Amino acid sequence: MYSVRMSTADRLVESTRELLWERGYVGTSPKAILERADAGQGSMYHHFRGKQDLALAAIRRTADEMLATAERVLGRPGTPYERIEGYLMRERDVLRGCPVGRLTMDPDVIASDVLRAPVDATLARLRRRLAEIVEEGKRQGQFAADLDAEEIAAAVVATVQGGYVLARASGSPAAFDAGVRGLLALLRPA
Amino acid sequence: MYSVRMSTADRLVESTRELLWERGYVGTSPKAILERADAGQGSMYHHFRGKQDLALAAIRRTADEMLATAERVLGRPGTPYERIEGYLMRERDVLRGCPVGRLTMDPDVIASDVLRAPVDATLARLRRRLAEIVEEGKRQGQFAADLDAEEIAAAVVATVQGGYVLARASGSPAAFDAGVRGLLALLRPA
DNA sequence: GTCTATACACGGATAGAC
DNA sequence: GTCTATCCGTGTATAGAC
Repeated sequence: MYSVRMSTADRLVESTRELLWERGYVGTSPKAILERADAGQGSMYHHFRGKQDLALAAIRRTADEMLATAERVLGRPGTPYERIEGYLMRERDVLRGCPVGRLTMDPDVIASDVLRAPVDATLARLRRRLAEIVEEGKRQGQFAADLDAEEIAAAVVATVQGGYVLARASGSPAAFDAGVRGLLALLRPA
Repeated sequence: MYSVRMSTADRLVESTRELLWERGYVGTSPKAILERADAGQGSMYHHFRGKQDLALAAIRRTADEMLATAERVLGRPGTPYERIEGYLMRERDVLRGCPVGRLTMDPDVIASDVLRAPVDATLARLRRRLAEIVEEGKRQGQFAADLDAEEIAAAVVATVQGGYVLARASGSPAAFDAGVRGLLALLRPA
């Protein structure tokens, strides 16, 4: 299922990451994780204290990866508008949704400060990074000086997260693309 | 728990609506529904064919209510911008999220055409209604003529749905408000 | 480190009495 | 229409052998 060279602990984390993405925390059982990782009960409780502990490791890895992916686009050369456009239009597996954002709809994640923390930190950093770029655009005169950078950044991230909702509701990525194009049309410098 | 005059079937639907909102479909068990409705197993399987059938009734009722609530704001007098602003700024229980949108993150809802249908229809109608209003704004010259009304409508709905994600991640409604204000700043007529 | 065995409550549904 | 009894599989975890 995974590379032969991958340790049991890594296979456990990887299958947990996949299942959290597909089914969320409440929808994911240790049993399903073990089957996918091709591991036994004993391995899981040896390497991790239980479902929550394993989920935490999985969420952290996913969160790190998401920020790295965003930075690869946002850190490219180009005008601020172009970099935000690049972020919004980058290829995504839209119907799968955001592996981090989807966790906010999970009651057990939201109820646990420990599980919620990496989710919060990730979205906060993403917003901060986008706000920096908006600030840069304001200084360069590409964006109107009276825009609030943090607010624009929040709108950008919200459009992406909400775009997933619309796409999954309709079973098609088209709605995601529509929302993104709508926001970009409003943001586009004259 | 509910009005004494409410029938058992109605109490079942109401408690299912609450639980779907709080915990989603996979996170909601018949047992929890029955406890909250103060009903027995027999009542539930007498009035409904099972969990999915009951959930469908609950989702339909929630969907209808959501469209009615939106229309109460969108149908008010005022300029198109003011009506959209009214929709975005209306009072919401932000941290609870959208009772319809949250279902798109539920694997069993998305996997079932029957359960997904009312979710899809509701968000599609909301978008359509907003697009009408944007069209009106374009005709009146309040919005730029080159904006695509459907795209702007998608961006508006996505900002709301994504705003819930940001708010729930951070445990505070502030992020929702920020996203909404950001979008309104971009949309505001000169 | 990994396995098997065991535990016990819960999930979702059916059967039949009242 | 509602209640209780019963069913079987699953969810999450522990115990102890190897």
